[in-house]
Amino acid sequence: MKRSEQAEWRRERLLDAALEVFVDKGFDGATVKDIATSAGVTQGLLYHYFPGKDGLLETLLRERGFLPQLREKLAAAASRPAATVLPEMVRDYRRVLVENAGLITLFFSAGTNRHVRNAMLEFVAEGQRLLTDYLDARVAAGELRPHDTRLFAQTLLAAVASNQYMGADSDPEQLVDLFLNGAAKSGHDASEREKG
Amino acid sequence: MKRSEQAEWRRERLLDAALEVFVDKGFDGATVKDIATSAGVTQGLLYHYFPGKDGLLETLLRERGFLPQLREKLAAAASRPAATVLPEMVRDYRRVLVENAGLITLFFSAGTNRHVRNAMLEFVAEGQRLLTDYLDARVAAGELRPHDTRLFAQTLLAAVASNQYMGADSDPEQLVDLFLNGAAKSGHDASEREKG
Amino acid sequence: MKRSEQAEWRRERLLDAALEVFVDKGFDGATVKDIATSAGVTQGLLYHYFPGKDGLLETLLRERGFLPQLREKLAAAASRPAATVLPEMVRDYRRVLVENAGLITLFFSAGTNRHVRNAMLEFVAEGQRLLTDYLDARVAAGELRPHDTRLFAQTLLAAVASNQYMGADSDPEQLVDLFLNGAAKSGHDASEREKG
Amino acid sequence: MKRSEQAEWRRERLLDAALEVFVDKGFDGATVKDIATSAGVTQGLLYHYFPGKDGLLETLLRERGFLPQLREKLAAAASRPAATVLPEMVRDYRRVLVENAGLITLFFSAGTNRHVRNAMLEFVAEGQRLLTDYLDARVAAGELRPHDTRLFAQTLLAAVASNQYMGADSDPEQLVDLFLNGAAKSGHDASEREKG
DNA sequence: CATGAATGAGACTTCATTCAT
DNA sequence: GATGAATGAAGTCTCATTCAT
Repeated sequence: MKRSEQAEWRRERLLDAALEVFVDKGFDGATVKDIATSAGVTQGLLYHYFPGKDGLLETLLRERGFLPQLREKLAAAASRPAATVLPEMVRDYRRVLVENAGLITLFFSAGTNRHVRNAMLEFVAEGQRLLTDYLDARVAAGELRPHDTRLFAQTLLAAVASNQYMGADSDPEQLVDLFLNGAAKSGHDASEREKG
Repeated sequence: MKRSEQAEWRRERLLDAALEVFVDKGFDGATVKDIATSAGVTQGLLYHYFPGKDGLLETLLRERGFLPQLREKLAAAASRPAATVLPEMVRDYRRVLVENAGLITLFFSAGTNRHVRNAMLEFVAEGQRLLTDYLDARVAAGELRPHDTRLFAQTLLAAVASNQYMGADSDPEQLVDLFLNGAAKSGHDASEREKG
Repeated sequence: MKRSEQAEWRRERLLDAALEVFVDKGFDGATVKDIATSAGVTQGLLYHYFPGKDGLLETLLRERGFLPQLREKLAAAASRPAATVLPEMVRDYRRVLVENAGLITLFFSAGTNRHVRNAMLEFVAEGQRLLTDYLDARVAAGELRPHDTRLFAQTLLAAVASNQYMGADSDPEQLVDLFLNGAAKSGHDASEREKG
Repeated sequence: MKRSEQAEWRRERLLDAALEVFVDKGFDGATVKDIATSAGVTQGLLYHYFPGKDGLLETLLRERGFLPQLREKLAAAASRPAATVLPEMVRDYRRVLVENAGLITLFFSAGTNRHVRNAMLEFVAEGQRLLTDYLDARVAAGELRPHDTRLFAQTLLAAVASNQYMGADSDPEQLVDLFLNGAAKSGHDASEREKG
């Protein structure tokens, strides 16, 4: 019993170590030895748990994927106003990003890998889909004006990701304000703006 | 004369091939042999022109960098209105992205490499700086309301890049409209905006 | 009782599996895991029954050897005529070959192994010795003309083995006829032979 | 020039070494390191000349194959009598066997390998075909009585190979005599033989 | 008896780089 | 300039065997 517990523990340690090393050196730059050593096991044992380096990556994506987490976080109430919900969403999205910073980085470092690329696109698409649905609901509810909600969603999420990736720690409220109200000096009429 | 011309030509071919192969297989995945073969020369000759694989990458970044190109494109007249200038900027930025798609992709594949990372950050920062400066000027000119221009710039550029990366081909006008006027059905002059 | 029976059964299953896998993949190509899995047990258990991979091979040779079988089959009555006895012998030899096809094949796949090589040579030598003795007796009895009986024996057995290995299913009678009467159209009694 | 000569020489040395080591330890038992070391080169260089261990084996079979040699040797004049031609053939066949003893042994040691197996079967089939054709011609010429020439051919060649493999150094004349005239006490009638 | 986790040595292969020609 | 032979260090993966439970 204790034996199998240790086995499970080691498996998890191996996944931890793999993520860490992959992030640190990139997928190609990481060596199996690095990972095994970092997990405190012998190289051979790694192959007892995983089919190999590629398999390790796939397992990482499968078992440590954050799509469920993302889905849960973004499952917002469609009936609540955007001005309230959107900042929450941004915070949640960013939190998922932060909590899985390693995986995100891995996405870029292993961009050549088919599995990784697919997982990455799937993640992005899911985020966009959820957000677009919400925006459509808010347009229908009359809170938002009709607009390209897909573009809005993609842009907002890209903004969050970019912020996060660049290390900028901007305020969600401000970001959402920009998206909802724009930068133009409103209140006055359009003609004035054009004059600049 | 002809000799040195051929030499120059080969050097360029080698850089072309390197970029192509790096993009295709990622930096680590690419082999020197791949590059040399792809350029139609032997491995050994590559070392006459470049110090090695890493050197090839650095040279690529140095000689094929697109910062000057970006600077030129984005050097907009600060006195012209944002509604006119911004779509142009978006188009220009996107064009630089498209024209250097290979390098951009390379950025991600070689994200572990210090040189590459620096070049990438420099590129992004430059874009943001130029755009922020312009926005500040427009705020000063009274066209735009006071706001976090840095956030605006970063967000807009991230949106363009993300669009480009995702293969979405959205309309610059619409994008800029979103940024300037927001998605909210503002109470006062909502009707006016709706018309636009 | 039941316990030891199951143990015995497993041991035999292990030997079966070992032979099967050795034949299929060659001695070196076979893995202990292959064998254990094929026998439906775990790797570790295999080492309870056998000292290891080599030991498994030796045991196979020792316990599954077919020398006794061969001896019994070929123990022909020296007083009966060659024309009758030889086809029987050929049939018996071939039968032993067929019944132990796995081991025979193993001989070749593990030809580098000293134990295997010895067992193989012993087998061949035994066949030759028995047959040679019989032939000598028939020469002494006046049925056969004086000749190199060792050569005859070796050749006949090689023929049978070769036939078997090549998948040719030739008639023992014909084979023996060739060995006894030759292919030449002998001057004197050619007509008689033609009839046979 | 001298450089490329050395290259060619090394390639041949590598093939020599490969054959030697394969024969000595069997295909699976041989290591690339063994071969390279035995050829006096580094492991890496081996991969400059050959695609790998398997490729080395295939090349060995292709470039060191003895089918042409066999064909030439056995291309006997169909019009000459069997009593003269057959011993020559036996000698030639044996000579090919001796000259390629390494390859023959390799055939058995690598019996699991598809290429090897095919080459082996092709070799045997070729020998049989050539000999069978000759025998048919002699039957047509009236020298030999009608008989299963394929069986004769297969048996004779198997005998030679077996002799060679067992290290027996029998006299070709005697062997052929056995095949042509049989072991039975000829001259007398068949009935006597039956009595034994 | 039985399991399967764990080890460690070694196998095959790749590749950036150097260098004699 | 140009070639490609040559090297040596690593890297991924396999496997027979041991051992705690």
